[in-house]
Amino acid sequence: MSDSPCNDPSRDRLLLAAVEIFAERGFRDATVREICAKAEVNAASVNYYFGGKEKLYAEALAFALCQANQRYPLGDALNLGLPAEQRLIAFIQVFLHKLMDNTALGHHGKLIAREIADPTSALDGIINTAIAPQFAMLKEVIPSLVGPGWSESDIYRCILSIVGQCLMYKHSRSVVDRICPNVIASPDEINSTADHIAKFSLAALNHLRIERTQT
Amino acid sequence: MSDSPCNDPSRDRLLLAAVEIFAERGFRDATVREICAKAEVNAASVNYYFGGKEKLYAEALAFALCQANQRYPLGDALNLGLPAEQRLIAFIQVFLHKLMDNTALGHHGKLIAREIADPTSALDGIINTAIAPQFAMLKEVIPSLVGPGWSESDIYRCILSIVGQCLMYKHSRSVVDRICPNVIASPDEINSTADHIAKFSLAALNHLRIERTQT
Amino acid sequence: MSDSPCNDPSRDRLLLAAVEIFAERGFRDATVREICAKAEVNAASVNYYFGGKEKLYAEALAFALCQANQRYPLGDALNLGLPAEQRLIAFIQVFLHKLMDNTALGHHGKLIAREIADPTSALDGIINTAIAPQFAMLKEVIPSLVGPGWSESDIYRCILSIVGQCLMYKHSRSVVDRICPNVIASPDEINSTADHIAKFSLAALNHLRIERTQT
Amino acid sequence: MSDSPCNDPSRDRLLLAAVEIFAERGFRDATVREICAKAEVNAASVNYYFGGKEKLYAEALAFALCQANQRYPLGDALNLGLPAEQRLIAFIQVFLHKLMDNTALGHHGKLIAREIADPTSALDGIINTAIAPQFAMLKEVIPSLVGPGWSESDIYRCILSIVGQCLMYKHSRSVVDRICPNVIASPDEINSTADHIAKFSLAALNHLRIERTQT
DNA sequence: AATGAATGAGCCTTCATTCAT
DNA sequence: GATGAATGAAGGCTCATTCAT
Repeated sequence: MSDSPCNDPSRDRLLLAAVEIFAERGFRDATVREICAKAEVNAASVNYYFGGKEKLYAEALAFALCQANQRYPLGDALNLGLPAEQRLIAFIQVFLHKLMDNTALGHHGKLIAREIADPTSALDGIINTAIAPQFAMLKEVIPSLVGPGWSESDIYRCILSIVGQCLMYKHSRSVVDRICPNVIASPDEINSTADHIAKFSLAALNHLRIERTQT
Repeated sequence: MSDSPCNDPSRDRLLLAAVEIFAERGFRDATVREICAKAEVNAASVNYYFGGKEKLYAEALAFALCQANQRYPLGDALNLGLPAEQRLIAFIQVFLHKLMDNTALGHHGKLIAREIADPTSALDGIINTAIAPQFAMLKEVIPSLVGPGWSESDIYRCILSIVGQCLMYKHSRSVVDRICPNVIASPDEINSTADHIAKFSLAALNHLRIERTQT
Repeated sequence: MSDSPCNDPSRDRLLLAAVEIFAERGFRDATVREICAKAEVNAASVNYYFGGKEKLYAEALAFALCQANQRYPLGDALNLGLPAEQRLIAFIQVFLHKLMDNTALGHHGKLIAREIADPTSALDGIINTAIAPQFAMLKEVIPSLVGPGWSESDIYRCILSIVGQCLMYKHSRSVVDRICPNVIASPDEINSTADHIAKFSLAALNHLRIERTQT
Repeated sequence: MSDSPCNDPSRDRLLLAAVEIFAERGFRDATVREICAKAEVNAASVNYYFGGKEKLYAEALAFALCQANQRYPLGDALNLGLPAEQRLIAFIQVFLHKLMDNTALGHHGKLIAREIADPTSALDGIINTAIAPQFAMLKEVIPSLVGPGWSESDIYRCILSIVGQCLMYKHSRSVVDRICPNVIASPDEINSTADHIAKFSLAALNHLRIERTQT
């Protein structure tokens, strides 16, 4: 629950190592010994500091989430003063860059992706803390872009269409890298891809709005 | 690599059991003993028939893919005689239903999703056999919808936008079920979702085409 | 539950080693590894054959009990044709010799004594199988020695007085050996002690009968 | 070896906690941390004050013994002015009540019973301090009840017969509670049982004396 | 050809103990 | 003097794999 490092050097090194190893290998394949070795602490430390492998995993997940959100704040996407279109563009930019982060912090994304693909009991916490707020924001933004007359399910499908386009580059990165390695590898490509997703999505939303209005 | 069952009853039962258990638990969490128990064969059979757990996994993956493609042929999507729009709609319908299959064959999708999210050396085979052809088909269809003047990367991004929307409901199913459980659960909802993705994507492609033409 | 050895050599060696080590060190202090080493089998064998340390303990206990009862059958003590006095003498003889057995089978007594002093869930089984029958036999014999007019509790107290005298030499052996080492060490002394207990007990029972009759 | 509390509050709380926990769980199953937690002191205190778990155990044992003897002084049993019969009755009463004590002080008995059943190097100290004196007293009392002409071993066997009857209710309490729960549970039953043991033993001793005299 | 028995490497965890403060 | 942090040894158990049959 202590989201900030620097309290206890050993505990923090352990947390950082755990994020990395869990991201790399998954919960089961990661061994407590390897994490401790990377953190340069005793093999019993995981139990000492966290009370077990599972507890460490939960804390590592929460920690990763917190770090990622601090590093990539939603910023303009949350700014009620801005037009919906601009807010959506801002969200896509930030979200995609967060997903594509390859620095040490980038392990966070992998860790969360794993948890989504193969949920444990820790998932509910993550959803409440980190995912639901983003959906709420989009639920606020989308209706003014797609116009009135849509059911809640329709709105959700639009949100999922947008988020799904972004997650494609994270969850299916392995496929993307093999089929078309030149769309997401460099920072420039990430920007271009974000632009694409934004344009693609806004076009679709606009079209849906106009179509519905005309009917 | 023998994709068809019926060679050896024990071997085939093992393969079927492996698909199911690997899909349910993942590679590491699945135990050889559990697979053998489900297949009602000796615990040493995995090594005897396949030479180890990892080899069994690779074969199970290939087998699952083959089965899935037989059960959900691309059909109209491959029909060169049809208009591109109709072919895209057909692809989205089939693809989404394949992803959402909950029958015994549905394990296949989960298994493949796991492999994509957490690739092993078996991934390359899968991509060549099952994924690349679908991308090739879309690469054939998309240009006539989005019009001329786009780079290859742009086309790929469009493809990824479409595929990503579909995969969202598979790879992030855990999140979807928690945030908006009423968009994908029933067969009717799957159809509605497929319609949404098709409409959303066609709208976007159209818009992009028009925009580019006008410029 | 297989009370007879010779089914499976490894399993039986394990059982014998377990009886010995558990008797020597107690459940907690005994280590699976040590038992396996003594049995000259792999360290994983305990789990393979018995499913865990606790299960092995339960089986070892049952096995020890069975062995002990086979080696020291109650014999004349159960012979309804003999006079009560003779049956009681026979019981005390057999019971004390069983308790004092120092051969390999002697570990059994120590194991059971441990279980009585520090019961686990296995105790109930032991009581039903091995202890209750002996109490039942004594409950059959005592009344004809102590005469009529006693409550059930009185009879039980007589039984406990007799059994307690015998168990003293087992459960408190450590004290006996230090205070008066020359009453129980040799086979002759065991016989003399059995004679003493029999004489002491019969004297008491007789006295109680006469006293009650005269009142 | 400091038998009296009140030297150091922490040390004493530790000793009291140790008696309780060791009595409950046995030496091996008791953990230093649990004892320290109950005593509300630091986990390192055991080593600081006593130099290790084993040393603490030895001190706790000695302490328990001292407390038990203070709580249950032999009283009349030691009174040389009283007739032997009365002294024996007094001993049995006090001894049985000490054994059956269920208050906080009752932990002492359990602890000592454990030590007798499963001796450590601390046993010799206990015997010299607490057990030998009681045997000495009985060795003083018995001969005048059983008359002359008996060997030392015979006298010891009589002592062991008496003490064994009492210890039965402590060492084999688990069995007694299951076979005949209504002979020792309530205070009244304890008195009745003490009366029984006294009557039983005196009857036996008397009988032996008369028999020997007549021969 | 196919299996049941057996193995050994490795994992998570517990716990008494130590050491710097 | 007394403690909180940290450790290393050891324990029970799981599991993929091997081997003799």
